[in-house]
Amino acid sequence: MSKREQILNAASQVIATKGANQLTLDAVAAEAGVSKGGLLYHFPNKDELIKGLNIHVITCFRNMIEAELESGIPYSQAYLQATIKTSADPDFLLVNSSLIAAVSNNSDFLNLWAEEYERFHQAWEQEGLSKEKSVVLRTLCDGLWFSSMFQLYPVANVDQQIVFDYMMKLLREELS
Amino acid sequence: MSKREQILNAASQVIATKGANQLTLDAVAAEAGVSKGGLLYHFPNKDELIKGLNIHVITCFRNMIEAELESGIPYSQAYLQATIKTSADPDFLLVNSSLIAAVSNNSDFLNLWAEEYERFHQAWEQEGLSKEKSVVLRTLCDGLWFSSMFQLYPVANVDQQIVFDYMMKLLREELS
DNA sequence: TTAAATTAACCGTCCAGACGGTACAGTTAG
DNA sequence: CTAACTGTACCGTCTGGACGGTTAATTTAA
Repeated sequence: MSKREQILNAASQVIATKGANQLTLDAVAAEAGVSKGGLLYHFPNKDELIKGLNIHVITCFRNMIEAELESGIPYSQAYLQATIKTSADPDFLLVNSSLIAAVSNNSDFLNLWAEEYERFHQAWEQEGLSKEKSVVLRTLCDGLWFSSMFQLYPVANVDQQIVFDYMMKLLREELS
Repeated sequence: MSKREQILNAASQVIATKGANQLTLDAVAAEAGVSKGGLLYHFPNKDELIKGLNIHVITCFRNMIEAELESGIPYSQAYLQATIKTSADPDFLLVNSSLIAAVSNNSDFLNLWAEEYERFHQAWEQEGLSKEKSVVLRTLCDGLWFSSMFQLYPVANVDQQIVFDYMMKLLREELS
C-alpha cells in the first residue's frame, strides 16, 4: 500500500473513530505514521485531502461495478452487487467517512458524488427497467447506505440480505 | 417562537448553509440574533447545543407520527406519511442538519436516534407485517432520507412520489 | 406600600489552546 | 541527483468557553 493510500485510510479511520470534526492534519499524520510535512507533501492542504478521499472512494466504487460487469450480468445487477458489497462491514468505512467529510465541509465535494450518480443514472436508464422499478431499486440501495452510515439499528446484516434478495426478485421479474 | 427554538433553527441553518465544520458558537449566535453569552445561557456548551438540536428534531418527528395516528390509520402508514412529509422540502433541513451534526461530532448523539429507532421498530413489529415487507419498507424510508440529505440527484421530488405510491401499494397488499 | 433582595435572561470581552499552514534544513532510498 | 519524505520551529487565526457585567421582572421584608 502506497503512503498516499495509507494517508487516505488514516483519514477515514480518524473520521470513523473520532468524528469528522476531529479530522485534523496532525491526527491524520499520526494515524498514518507520517510526519505532518509528509502529509502535506501528498496533499497540499486539508481540502485536497478530503477531495482526494472522495475521489478515491468514488473510483473504488466504480471499479467494483466494472469488476462485477466482467461476469456478463446486466448493469443494474452489478450496481446492486457493488452496493451490497460496499455496505457490508467493514469496507463501508471509506464510503461512510468520505461522505461524512464531504457533507461536513459543505464544499464542492458532494458534487463529485453527484456527477458519479449522474453516470449511474444514465446506465440505469439504458437498462429498460420501468421507471417505478428503477426508482425503487435505487432508493433501496440508498437506504442500505443510510443504514450502514448511521447504524441506527443493530441487526442490519440479516436485514441487508433480505433487502438484497428482494431487489434481485424485483430485477428478475422485470427482465424476464 | 422562543429564543431557544430560534437558536436551534439558527444552528441548523448554519449547518445547512456553511457546513457542520462551520458550526461555531459565534456563527449560531449571529444567525439567531443573540449574543454569545445569551447562547451559552440556553446551552451551556456546544455539545449541549447539538444534543438539544437532535432531541428537538426527534421529538418533532415523533409528534408528527402521533399526529398522523390521530386519523386512525395504522402505525406503519403513519410512519410512511411522516417520512414523506419530513423528507420533503424544506422541513427536512432540521433532520438533515441534526443528523449531520450528530455524525460529525461522533459523540453519543447518534444513540439518541438509535433509541428512537428502537421504539419505531417495536411499533412496526406489532403491525403484523411480514418480515420482508417491513424491512423493505423501512429501507425505502431510509433511502428517502438519504436522498434528501445528500441530494445527489436533482429530480428527487418526482421520484419521492413514485416511491411513496409504491410503499402504499406494498402496505395495501399486505394488510388486506 | 415600598424599598431591598433575588433571580432569569442576556450581553460583550477576554484568553488559552488548537489548528491550518509555512519554511526550511536535514535524511534516506533508488 | 532526485523524489519522497522527516522534524522542528513558528505564525496568524479561529474557537470554546469562562467570566463579569446589565437589565427587567418578581419576590420578599419592613
